[in-house]
Amino acid sequence: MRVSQYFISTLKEAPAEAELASHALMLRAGLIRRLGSGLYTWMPLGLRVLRKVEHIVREEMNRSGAIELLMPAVQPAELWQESGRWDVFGPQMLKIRDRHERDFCFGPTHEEVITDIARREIRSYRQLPLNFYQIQTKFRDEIRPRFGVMRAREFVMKDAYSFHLDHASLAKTYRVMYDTYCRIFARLGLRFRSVAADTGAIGGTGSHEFHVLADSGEDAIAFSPDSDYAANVELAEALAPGESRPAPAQPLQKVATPDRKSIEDVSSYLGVAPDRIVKSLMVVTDSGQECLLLVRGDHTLNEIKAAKVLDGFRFATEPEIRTRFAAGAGSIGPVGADLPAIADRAVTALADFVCGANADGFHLTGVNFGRDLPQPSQVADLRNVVTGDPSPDGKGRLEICRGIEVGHIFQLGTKYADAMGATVLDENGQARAMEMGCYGIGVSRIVAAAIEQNNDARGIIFPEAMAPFAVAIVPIGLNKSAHIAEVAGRLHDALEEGGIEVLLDDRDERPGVMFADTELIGIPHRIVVGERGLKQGHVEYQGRRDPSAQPIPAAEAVAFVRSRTCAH
RNA sequence: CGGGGUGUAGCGUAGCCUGGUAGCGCGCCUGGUUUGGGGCCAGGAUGUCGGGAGUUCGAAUCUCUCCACCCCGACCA
Repeated sequence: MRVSQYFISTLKEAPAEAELASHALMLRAGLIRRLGSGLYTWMPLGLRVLRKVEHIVREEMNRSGAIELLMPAVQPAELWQESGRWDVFGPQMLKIRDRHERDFCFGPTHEEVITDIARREIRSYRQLPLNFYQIQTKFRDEIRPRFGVMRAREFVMKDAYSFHLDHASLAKTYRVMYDTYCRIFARLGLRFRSVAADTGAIGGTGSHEFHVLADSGEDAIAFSPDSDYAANVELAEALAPGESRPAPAQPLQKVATPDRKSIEDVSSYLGVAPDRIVKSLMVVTDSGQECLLLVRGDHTLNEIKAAKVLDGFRFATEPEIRTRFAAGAGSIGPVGADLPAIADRAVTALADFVCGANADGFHLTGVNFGRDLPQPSQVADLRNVVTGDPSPDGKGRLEICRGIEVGHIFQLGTKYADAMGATVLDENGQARAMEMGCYGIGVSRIVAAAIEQNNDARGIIFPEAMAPFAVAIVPIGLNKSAHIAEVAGRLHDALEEGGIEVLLDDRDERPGVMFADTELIGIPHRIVVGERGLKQGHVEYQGRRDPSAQPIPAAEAVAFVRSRTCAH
């Protein structure tokens, strides 16, 4: 491909809307352009990258035995009403109406459609197991789209759905999908980690997420360097402390802490470490019960865990807190409180701790369970794990890193098959609901995640497997020298004939412009053709991560590039 | 949806407080020059100052209102 025959539009400065490195670089490199909130055009160069990702996903899915199909993006409301999700899915689903006033949605996911296919088409257990997949545009009306295609409303997803007679078969396919995902992300050249996950709204039993590791990732992942334990922090269990509670050593005292409400303020004012302070959070459960949650000052509440313990909750409002305690949120505590308290495991190991005194501007010190207040009515795992916590599998201590979720696999069980009557006849001629699994990959998000993980001051550094072009040829003084034009042209043709994707920058721009563009776009290999090297019969090669260029004989350039690109 | 912020040429921005000719850099067009890291010279085009209403002799600037977008929280591939 010659630049003069193609279309690239790079930007020297990033649009102000871009916050994340990958977002800014995708805009600057001309991979995407924004149409509206969470809506992006994939420009020619970006589309090449997207197709590369799709290609690898498709190859590996096919290799795993999954079968590709394509379902409609627009789905009738009836199916969603049947599964019970028309109302449950909520405003995230874009609902639309046709000319006959019939309700539809733009599919945010396809469990309903595929289950409908399955119940119509699959009759015998002898047809199972089956795993169908598609690569398709989805729409989710995110509350807050951000970071370009990282969290867009319209995005490209690979979604697969497997059907089984029994759970053992599901578990087997689940394992195959797990391995397939590992292969996909490895082939894409990404540093990633699989983690045990919360099953969330989709429901079901087993679930793993696949995260591309990046400091800017929206998810926190807890892992043990001494084992293969890894889990989303949402899920990672905080074990009960091993040591038993020391005996009380201090008297209970009420001390003035004027205007000190946050843990930090109280800690520095009293000279007491945050891990000796108990944070009291008043909540109201979905059933209307008021309740106090106790968490150590250096810990944070895990709302997902709390929601499970309480069967749904919200934080109490300031007026509700005042009604209960005659004190504000920063000054409340469990001593003398007449509502049930649920303590985090770590709190129960504390003696002589500090907490709010239920009077504005006052805290209690030297507080002890059993002496100053009753033992907590309930003890539970309420907090997020922190670095240094013991690993739940008993091997080593946890570390925490950040990741971008690019894949998620679930064992759904018979949830949808039950709701929608998707059954097959088993060997006894009995109708049985099919077990289902579902397996998603955020194809467009992978492009952003890869860039987030691979960039430098000059721009994108695409992994070989998803680069829009493998090689850039930069001729210097193209219109001044017929020799250079000829060598560059020959090299371009030879590479192209050899099946190597090459971009020849024939714009006759100044060298700096061409260097800057090829680096911004992230093309992994570059060959410079200039008089300087040609005098010795050389061209120059530089990998995108190489600190400098190296001369290679012009005659060997094709073989050299081939050895560099095919190795990957 | 709640909280915060921004809207001026394709991109980045100054001007707004204190009302009076809309400015700069990059990009774009023309000509010249230059050719190993976004060069230089000369000339040029591009603005409903987010929309509407109001105050005023006069509004990018002040007021009201609507819209869009961005950032922080609950959602997720």
